[in-house]
Formats: sequence, structure tokens, C-alpha cells
Amino acid sequence: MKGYLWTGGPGSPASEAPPADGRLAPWEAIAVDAVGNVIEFWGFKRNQGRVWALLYLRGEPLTAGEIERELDLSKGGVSMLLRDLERWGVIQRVRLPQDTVWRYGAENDLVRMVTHVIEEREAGFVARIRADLAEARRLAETQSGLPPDRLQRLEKMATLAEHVERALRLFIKTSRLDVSGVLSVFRDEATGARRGSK
Amino acid sequence: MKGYLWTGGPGSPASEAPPADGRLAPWEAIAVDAVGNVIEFWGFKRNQGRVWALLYLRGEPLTAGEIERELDLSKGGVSMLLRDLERWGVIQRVRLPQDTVWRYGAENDLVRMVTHVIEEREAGFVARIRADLAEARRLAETQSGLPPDRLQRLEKMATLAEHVERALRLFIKTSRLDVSGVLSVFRDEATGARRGSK
DNA sequence: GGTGCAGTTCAAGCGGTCTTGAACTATATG
DNA sequence: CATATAGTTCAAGACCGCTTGAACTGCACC
Repeated sequence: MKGYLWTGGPGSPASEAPPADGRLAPWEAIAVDAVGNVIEFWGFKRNQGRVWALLYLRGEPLTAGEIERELDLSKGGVSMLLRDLERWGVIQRVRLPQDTVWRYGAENDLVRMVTHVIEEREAGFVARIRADLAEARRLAETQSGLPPDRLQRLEKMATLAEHVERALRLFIKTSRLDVSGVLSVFRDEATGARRGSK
Repeated sequence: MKGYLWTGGPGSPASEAPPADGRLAPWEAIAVDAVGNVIEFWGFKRNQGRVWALLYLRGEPLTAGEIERELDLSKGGVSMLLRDLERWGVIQRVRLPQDTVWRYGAENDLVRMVTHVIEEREAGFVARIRADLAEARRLAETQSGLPPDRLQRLEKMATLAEHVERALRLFIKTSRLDVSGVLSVFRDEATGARRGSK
């Protein structure tokens, strides 16, 4: 079959396109870094994005060692990155039959990951802010000689916070909707073409 | 830092008017920090949010020195923070008649600031990503022995990026719309009540 | 059992950002 | 002009999260 059994020695030569040992092809490097930047922009680690991008572009599962070499990361780092990504469900750990090592393949729901984690962050975070503002209001109300316009402003602040929160929720919802179209495009190829030989 | 949970119970000995020299009233500290956290969450400096919140809550313009004392910041830091905020149009520098010092008052368009800066960031950033992916595609196409499914995945990546971008734009637009309602509520009070009541 | 490789964990180091504090400029006042 | 206070600038350092590299576990094969 394909190059699934990589069980060669240390110097096992790459079968086809990618150098497999050293560094990526230039175009891969660019694309991988682009995704890394995006993902960092969204508050994740740059290398989490790079790993996902590499796995996605390659289309077939890679081992931790390969990722380590291709992206020039440390062993420990790769281990942690993979664990994060797996926990979020954006990569999948597979053990091929009669193979001893784990391989990792990209899921296509990077978007789900982003919206999911944003949602999560937002949930805890917004709850906290809301609680704080409520607490502030409670305290402020017990104050006796407080000018009423001050309290008013505090209340407006809380209102504003609520609206921003609502906008954020809306965003998550719409972005998910908007993106689901793209995802469907992804999907038909995703699971199929993985071993969709040429 | 300090000024976090304040478990004192009602009837706390806090004076009615803020100490003016020392630290804020507990409820102010909480509200100010809450805003600081939000603003930090959006990628700004925490203290930028705190300064704006203080100015907004107080309703009347404060001097740099007052801000410095109330929020326990350094002189230089306050200067820089104020400049940032002013540049973004979320605070206003005013010189009262027969007064020699500058005072700073909050504008109400914190939201405009957030959306504005997000927009700005997004513009430069997304353009960059887009260019990178285009470049990657260009390079990849010139490669001869490249499996076609790889190129396909790269293209899908670009498509995804575009969709996310579109979603982001939509978010900014809607959030602005959504919030403009709140802003109008803000406005009627904002400029008027500054030194009203009394 | 022993050797070697895959994978995990974590203290220490590195790099980037934010804040500080002191030197500096500007402006008003006697 | 001397002094004092308001405001700005920036190098040094505090701070914080990410990455590294080494020690460790676990597993397979000899």
C-alpha cells in the first residue's frame, strides 16, 4: 500500500514529494506559518496552528517525530501541542494495524475549535465580568451619600457589557453558520480522499 | 496587584465621597478592574481600560495626577496611557478656564474604539494572511510532481480563510449596529450631567 | 534482563510586553 | 532668571507565557 509503513531505518528515503526529513517545501512553510499566525491571532499558540496546518496539508497522518522534524520543534513541545489539539478534537490519534507508533491526522473542524474555545472563554469570562459589575452595583447601592448620576453610569456600563456580550454570541452563531457551508465542502473530501489513492 | 475581593459587609466605613487622594471606593475598584479585564481580553492594555472606566464613572474630568493616585500607576505610565486613549478618541483632553493643568474626560465611544481597532488590526492582518496563502498557492503550482489533492487542500484552506474573514466583518458591522442603540442612551446623559445635579 | 525508541512531564531559560523611575522639556509664576 | 509643577520620553527591569531539553515511564523486540 502507500507509505504507511515507515518502519525503515533512520535514513529511510522519502518516497515522493516532501523531503520527509529536513524542512518543508517553501510553499508548505508559508501556508503553515500563515495558519500559525491566524491561530495565534485568535489567542492560541502559534505552533498549535502550524501543527494542524501541516497535518491538514499532508492529508495523511504523521508521527510525532515527523512533525518534530518538519516544523523544527522540540520533542516535548510536540507532545504537548498534540495533546491540546487532540483534546479540542481538531486532530485524531490513530494507530495503524500492526504498527507500534501513534500517528496524528487532521480533522477539518478547525473552525469548530475556534468557535468552541472562544465560546468557552467567553462563557467563563463574561460570567465573571457580569458578576463583578453586579457586585459593584450592590456595593454602590449600600453607600449612602452617593450621587445618583454615578450609580446611573455604573448601570449603563453593565448594560453596555450585556450588549457586547450579545453581539459576541451572535458572532459565534453566524460565523458558525457561515462556515458550515465551507465545512461541507471540506467534508466530502476529508474522510474520503485521505486514502483516496491517485 | 491589590484591590480585589473586598469582604467587608455592609456599613463599611468608607467615606461617601471618594478619598480623592488614596484609593478608590471598593465598588469603583471592582468596576474599574472589570472593565480593565474586558479591555485586556480584547487585546488592549488592562490599564487603558481601567483609566477609561475611572474617567467614565467619575463623570467629570480628572487630572493625570489624580488618575495616577487613584489607580496607583506611575507618572510616565499614565502619560502614555492617556495619549493612547486620546489618540483613539475615547477620552478628551480639556483645559478648564483659568486652570493651568490638563484634565481628561471620558468619551462614550469605548465600543467604537474596540471595533475600530479590531477593524484596523483585521485589515492589515487578513491582508497579510491572504497574500501569504496566495503566494503559497503560486509556489505550489509551479511545482511539477505535486499530487493534485495537496493543492486542493491548500485551496480549501484559502477558502476557509476568506469565510472566516467575512464572518469577522459581519461581526463588526452587527456589533456596531447592536451597540449603537446603547450608545444613544449613553449620549443624552454624557455631556450634560457632567457637573449637573446640585 | 537489556537495549532502544515513543511519548510524557516539568524545571529552567528565553523572548516579548508592560511598567517603572529618572532625566528631560515645557510652561506658568514671582 | 529662578523655581516649581505638569507632562513626555525612554532605558532598565519586572513580569509572564512559550519552548526547550533532560529525566522519566512504558512498551516492544532481541
